[in-house]
Amino acid sequence: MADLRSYDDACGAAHALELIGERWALLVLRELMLGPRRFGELRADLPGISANVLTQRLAELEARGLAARRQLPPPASVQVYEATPWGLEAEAITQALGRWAARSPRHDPTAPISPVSVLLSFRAMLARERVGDLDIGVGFRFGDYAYRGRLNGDGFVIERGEAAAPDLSFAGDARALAGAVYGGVPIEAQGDALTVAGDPALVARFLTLFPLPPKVATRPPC
Amino acid sequence: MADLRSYDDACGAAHALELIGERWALLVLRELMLGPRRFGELRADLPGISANVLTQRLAELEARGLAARRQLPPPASVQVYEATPWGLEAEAITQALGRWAARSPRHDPTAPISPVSVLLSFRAMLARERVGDLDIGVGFRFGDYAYRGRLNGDGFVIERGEAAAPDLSFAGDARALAGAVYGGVPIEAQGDALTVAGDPALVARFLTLFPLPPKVATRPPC
DNA sequence: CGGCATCCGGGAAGATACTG
DNA sequence: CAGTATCTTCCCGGATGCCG
Repeated sequence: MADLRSYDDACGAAHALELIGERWALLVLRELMLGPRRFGELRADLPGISANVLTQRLAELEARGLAARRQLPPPASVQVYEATPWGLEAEAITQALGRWAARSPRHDPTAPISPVSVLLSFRAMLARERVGDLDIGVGFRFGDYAYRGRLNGDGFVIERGEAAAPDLSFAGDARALAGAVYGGVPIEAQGDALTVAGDPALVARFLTLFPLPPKVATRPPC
Repeated sequence: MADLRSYDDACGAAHALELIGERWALLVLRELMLGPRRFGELRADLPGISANVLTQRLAELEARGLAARRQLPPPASVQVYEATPWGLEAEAITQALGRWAARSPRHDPTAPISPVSVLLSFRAMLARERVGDLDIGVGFRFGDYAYRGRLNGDGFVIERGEAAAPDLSFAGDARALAGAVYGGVPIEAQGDALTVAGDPALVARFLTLFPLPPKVATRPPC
């Protein structure tokens, strides 16, 4: 195992692709970026991956030192997968990919999206110059998943867990949140897919902090 | 064509992988980052790619708006492939990949490396804080390829062509240059694989501008 | 030779069913 | 729930051949 189908190229990018270039590999790692996950959770948040491919990718990530399998202590006693510190550093890669792809004319922002993806996208797209001296706690709830974030001029730190007394909080499904932040869909139009708590002016401000870059010209006139 | 095997995921990283996630795709694009190239040149600098795969990748890059095929004007009249402006923006991705992979314990820096890879690696690994108020012109020659670079606190701009009156110039093969910069191999030890012209103190300074990050711990004690 | 189509073998990915 | 087994499909990679 850990075949490492080689490019025989000393270029760092080539080696990175040997490590995480297989189909699904980077998306699996992405799902581990905000804390340990179970096999079934990963499968549910990676629509279209099959169980055997997920098994294989997890084994490869583990063999390469990017993820680890861990047994939660009793009484939970379930097995979870978590990213190693080096695996977490790959967030710089998903950010570069995401920022670049945001300019694609063929990007479909209405497709399904996982909670982790939305939250990571906030970190990737945050326009620090728009934050000013804002410094707020934000809570997120997607079904059984709760996350809390601290947003200020240093960035947007997000971790698993309930927010204590957030200035702002979102609950609902990840797709609706993405629609509100990136698609300009008014929150009132989302019905019960997305509910928000907090000062309305702060909500409106929050929604402006993650601007998308302009799309590339679709095609030069032939 | 342009199948775009979909991940059905609105995450930008997933869409990026749909565009450039196929095997070899990003490495082909990398080879176009410093100017147009011919089919045979690409094939020579991507050891291990087969002609039909290269043909297919180029067609996909073109269909997706990342590269274009162009006929050079007479008397050359040869066909070249060049990256589009959006394709060039993918350099941020190769940089993120390269910087991340540089920490890999399994990275083999002695493998073959293309001229473009080495030069791009300088842009990726340049430690700006070490540049100070240095502002120099650097010439590179690898066989038939000549590049000139301008290195200062703003970065390292590199383009195709002969350097007019460089403060520093390197000639030889890309692998030897990588060994000198990243492997600490003394230039005198490289024989005729690498020749350098310029103030020796400046050469020594240049070689310190591209530090590699520390490797990750190989394996936690079990 | 440069560029591209075609054929084929091997292997990875995808779908489904099955097991502890 | 967490995988494993099996089967099919598709992509990758090598070889050959055509055509400018």
